[in-house]
Amino acid sequence: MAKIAAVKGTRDFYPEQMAVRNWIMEGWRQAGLRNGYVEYDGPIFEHLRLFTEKSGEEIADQLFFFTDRGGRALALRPEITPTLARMVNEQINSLARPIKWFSVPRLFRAEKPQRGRLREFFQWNVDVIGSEDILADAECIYTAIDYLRSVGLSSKDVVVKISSRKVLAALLKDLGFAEDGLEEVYVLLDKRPKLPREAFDEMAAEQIKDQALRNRLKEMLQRLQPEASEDSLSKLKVLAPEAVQADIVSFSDLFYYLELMGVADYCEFDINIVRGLAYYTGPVYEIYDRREPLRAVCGGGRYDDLLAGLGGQEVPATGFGMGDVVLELMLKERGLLGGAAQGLDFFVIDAGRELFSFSREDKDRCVLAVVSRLREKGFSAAFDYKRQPLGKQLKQAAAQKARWAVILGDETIKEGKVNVKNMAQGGQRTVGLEEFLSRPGETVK
RNA sequence: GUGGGAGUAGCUCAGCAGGCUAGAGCACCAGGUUGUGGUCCUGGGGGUCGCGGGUUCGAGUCCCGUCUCUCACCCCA
Repeated sequence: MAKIAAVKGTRDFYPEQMAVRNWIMEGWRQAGLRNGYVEYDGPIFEHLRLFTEKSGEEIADQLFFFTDRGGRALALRPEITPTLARMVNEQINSLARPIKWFSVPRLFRAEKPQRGRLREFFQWNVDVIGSEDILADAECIYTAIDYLRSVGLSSKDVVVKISSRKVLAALLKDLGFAEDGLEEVYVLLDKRPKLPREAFDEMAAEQIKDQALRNRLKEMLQRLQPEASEDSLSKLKVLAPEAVQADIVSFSDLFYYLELMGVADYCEFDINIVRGLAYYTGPVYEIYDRREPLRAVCGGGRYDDLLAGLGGQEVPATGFGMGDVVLELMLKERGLLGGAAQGLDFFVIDAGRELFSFSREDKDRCVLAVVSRLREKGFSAAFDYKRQPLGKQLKQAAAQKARWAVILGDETIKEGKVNVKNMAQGGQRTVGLEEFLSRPGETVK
């Protein structure tokens, strides 16, 4: 029988990778909780309809679906927002608002895997449902930054590029675009940053037949280019016609709130941010690695119509998703995965090679007794199964990444003392066994 | 889904123009130095050279297919 390989686009989490994954997800959870969100989760598969409803049938070939024995069309979840909407719709009248929920779902997409993009991954989802106040958008953005900052990514490493579907729609309509033609323009604008100028011009010419209209669009985009101005937001205010001003006031409040929260240096207005998804209705944003401007680690925005679209009441909502794959790449490149290291607190060694038992009178001074008492106190502790020289046992301790080696030797029996060795620095001190065991954490401080 | 590149031990790779039982370093395992490791010494296990087919007296080495990874498209909820 030949070996069977892991499925394309999936990952095996060996202990080392598992430690990284746990560390990332624990950071997400803590950031969610300290920003006042509570955790939820749903089933890992849903009715296929739940996903095709809002995104169209063609999305089916981007996800894994199957038919169960009852003939139901089901799909592995490619995102959790529809599940969230379904769950909230179910209990909307009994949930206190604002509903601030987060989740760390395992998601599946049948896309071609490439760097930073797999078929199975995790995504931190943070949403505020039931508030139309732009404060909710500000708090979501703050929460994302709060996490990134907590793992050592500064405003020099990442940038939150923010725009607004509402403002953009108003601007485009003012230029002369028809309401029902906006979707196509969004798609065009979404591709713009990735295309060379000529390619974009060509595509624009294809989609927007009216040359005058096309020129007005290009001129507007030119003037609002983030590179063209230090403060494109104030430029937007000056440039925007009367009809758009009301939307702009609310939009600039978003930046004001973010400034009050102390994260203004992470945030920029960027007219190029549109997001592919059709359901966004207000502010939209993406967080980018400043070193690799084509790589987004996080994306989100306001989606006020989605819950009603899935059969619920009209309830405003906003939120974002942050994937683990790109995030991990970014952290790894910057050497910021150090926090994920795992290891033992204590490795207990018997230098006398007795290991399992002293004489009956001394049995509470043997390795097994000491290890057990450390574990009872909540410390992680291990020992060598084999009777081998002290040097080998220390090697074991190092291999298991122990912070401290506790060495039991002749003094342990004679005088009730142990040697506690700092594995990182190499230093060692002798302390009373009972004193050590009564407060292991204090003793080694 | 479309195109380019890659695929030799767990990892990083070497393998000359096709020629004997396929190598190195690290890692792993065992033993040694009979009380101090991560930075000593000795030995060992482990590869149907991604997989399948073809050319050839003979293929890790050439050709075709396929799978996986990777880069660029498509898409990105």
